[in-house]
Amino acid sequence: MALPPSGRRVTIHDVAARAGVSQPTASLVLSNHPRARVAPATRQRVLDAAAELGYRPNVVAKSLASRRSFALGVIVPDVRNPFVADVITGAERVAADAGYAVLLCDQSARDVRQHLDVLRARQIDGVLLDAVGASTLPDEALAGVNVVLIDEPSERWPGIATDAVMAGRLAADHLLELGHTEMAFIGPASDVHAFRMRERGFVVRLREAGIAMRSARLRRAPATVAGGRDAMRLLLATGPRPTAVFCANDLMAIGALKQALTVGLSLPADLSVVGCDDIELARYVTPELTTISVPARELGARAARLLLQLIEQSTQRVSASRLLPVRLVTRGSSGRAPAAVA
Amino acid sequence: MALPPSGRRVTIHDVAARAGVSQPTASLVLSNHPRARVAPATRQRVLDAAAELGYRPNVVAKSLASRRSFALGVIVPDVRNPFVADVITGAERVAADAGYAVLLCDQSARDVRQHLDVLRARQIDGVLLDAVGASTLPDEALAGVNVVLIDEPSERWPGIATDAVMAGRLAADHLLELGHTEMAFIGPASDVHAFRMRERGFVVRLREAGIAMRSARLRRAPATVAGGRDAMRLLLATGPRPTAVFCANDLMAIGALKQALTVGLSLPADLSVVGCDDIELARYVTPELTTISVPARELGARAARLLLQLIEQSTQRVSASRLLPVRLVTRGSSGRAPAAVA
DNA sequence: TTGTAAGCGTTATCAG
DNA sequence: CTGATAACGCTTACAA
Repeated sequence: MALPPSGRRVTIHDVAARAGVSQPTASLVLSNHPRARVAPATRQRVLDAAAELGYRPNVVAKSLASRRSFALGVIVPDVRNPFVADVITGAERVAADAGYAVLLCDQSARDVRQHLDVLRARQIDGVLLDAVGASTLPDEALAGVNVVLIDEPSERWPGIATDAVMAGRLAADHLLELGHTEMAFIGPASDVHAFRMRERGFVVRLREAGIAMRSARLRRAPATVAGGRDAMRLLLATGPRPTAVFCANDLMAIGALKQALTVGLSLPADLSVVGCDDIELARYVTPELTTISVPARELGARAARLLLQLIEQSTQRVSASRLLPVRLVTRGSSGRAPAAVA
Repeated sequence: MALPPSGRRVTIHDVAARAGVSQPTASLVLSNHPRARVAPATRQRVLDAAAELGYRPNVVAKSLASRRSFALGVIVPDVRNPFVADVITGAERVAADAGYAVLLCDQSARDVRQHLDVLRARQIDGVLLDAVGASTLPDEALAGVNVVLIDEPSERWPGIATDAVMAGRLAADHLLELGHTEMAFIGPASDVHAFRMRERGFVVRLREAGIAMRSARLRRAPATVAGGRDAMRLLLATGPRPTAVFCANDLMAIGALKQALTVGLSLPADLSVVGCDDIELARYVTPELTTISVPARELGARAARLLLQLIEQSTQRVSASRLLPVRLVTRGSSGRAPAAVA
């Protein structure tokens, strides 16, 4: 009873016909439903027929019927940020292993709300939000979707985050140990939680050490290399020069570092620069960048796993959302504080 | 006649009921079909009803019925490669503007064949293949899908490519002008067209200038920073040192540059290094990297536009696939050949 | 254990 | 111009 699929793609109907069973039975077998009790012989016939015909299920039809798309949305500020690319890589890997596709949603293409609307229209099973300021979104924007926030702890939504406060503290500790007292911070103006916490950890630790940071030493700029460069320029133009700068991420730190070199400072003799993230690039600038290592891929992978658990309502407890640890990586851009300050 | 959608998402049925028209009529209006002739009054009633109910079309249902997913697959070797991230950004932007979603397919998650199978199962409307060696795929792997190849000219599939041969020639010209005669090339072993052409352009131009490159000066390694570093190490360990190296991409060039510095060479006095791509990072290493600028975003954007044209069978001629131009960007990593060679 | 019947939310093809 | 009626390919009760 070989139904030669004349041009048409082979559907589950064809498989059922060839196996001599009803179409729903074929479905039961092919979607290997957990509580589907089908006779071994029947099952085998169906499987054979499917193999012989080269049957490939149609995910769209499956989605419509089951109201699940087997797809995850990943909303990020910018894929070109290496840290973000790492997060995505970790998430995609986990998603792919679980049979889920990943819809890439970059804020440079659409804003977060629009992305969410689009994803909803596609019956997306879940969404990962990475550093897009979810807390600033109106509640209804996220209503009705499974969401996991990355690096942005929240009361309403589950998430996976890194120990951002600790990142700031480690940076502060490192610079304090090197004898610095004139410190500055460069961070983005945006409302991204992790950046705020890195700043807080840094400032609080300094305060604990009896060092207050003057407001002129707290600069805001876009979280890019250009932003870091500009912020450093302003920093050097205003008042007495700091001897150490902590930046909210490595991109800004690299900008700051380059700017310092450009105006003739020598690093780390005149100025120490510490970044955060430990992107690959941090090792390729000169001097190599001292930074706080943050497990980006792991972050993405865990977030994806958590999201899948949410979606599949697995009974097993969702992994306690401890903060992922960060650690100091000492390289050439930081050193002892200069003896005398201008 | 307000049908309060009790919990259920509002469907086109609800809209039709509220507007007092049949459901297919509502569909005609809401999908603003080109050749659908609906009475203005009716149309308005439908639109009002949709607005009042907050109707959002279900893309999955639409896909099943229309056999189009309104989604594009983008298969890339690695999102973490900054050049690739740029290509993706360009493509996603175009896709989003046209109402298409982008499924990210990274080779680190699955291999190309598997990605293609998955995409087909999702009734993907088209696929962008970036530097994944499409020519090595069996024909049936790409059968039945709209495909646009990026940077890999082919007889069978349309594509957008950059002038890779010219990139190699420009690098050669630049180094020849600087008086170099002892040249080397570092490139990947993989079968990626653009890389091969860059190499060919380089080698051919040298040959035209009467300079033959000895095989020991042609090193193969993975197209990463680590690969470039390793290749440079071997290069320096074997025979007389070259005075100039052209690398198939910036990542390798940066690795090569770092390795040269590590063993105490001074750049560009002892050695000139030229990369290719002009990724942002090229400006952040020290010395800054001389490289061949390749319009990555434009490449992705054009490829996406071409793919959309293919999909929508628009009668307008597909943009003649001229090679996108590349240009030399001279920075600090290249300089005059040293007077005497070891 | 298996088959029947009824959707899932659209689009598409027709009559009226 | 509009409205039945039938797909699209699959899942999920519910019967047999």
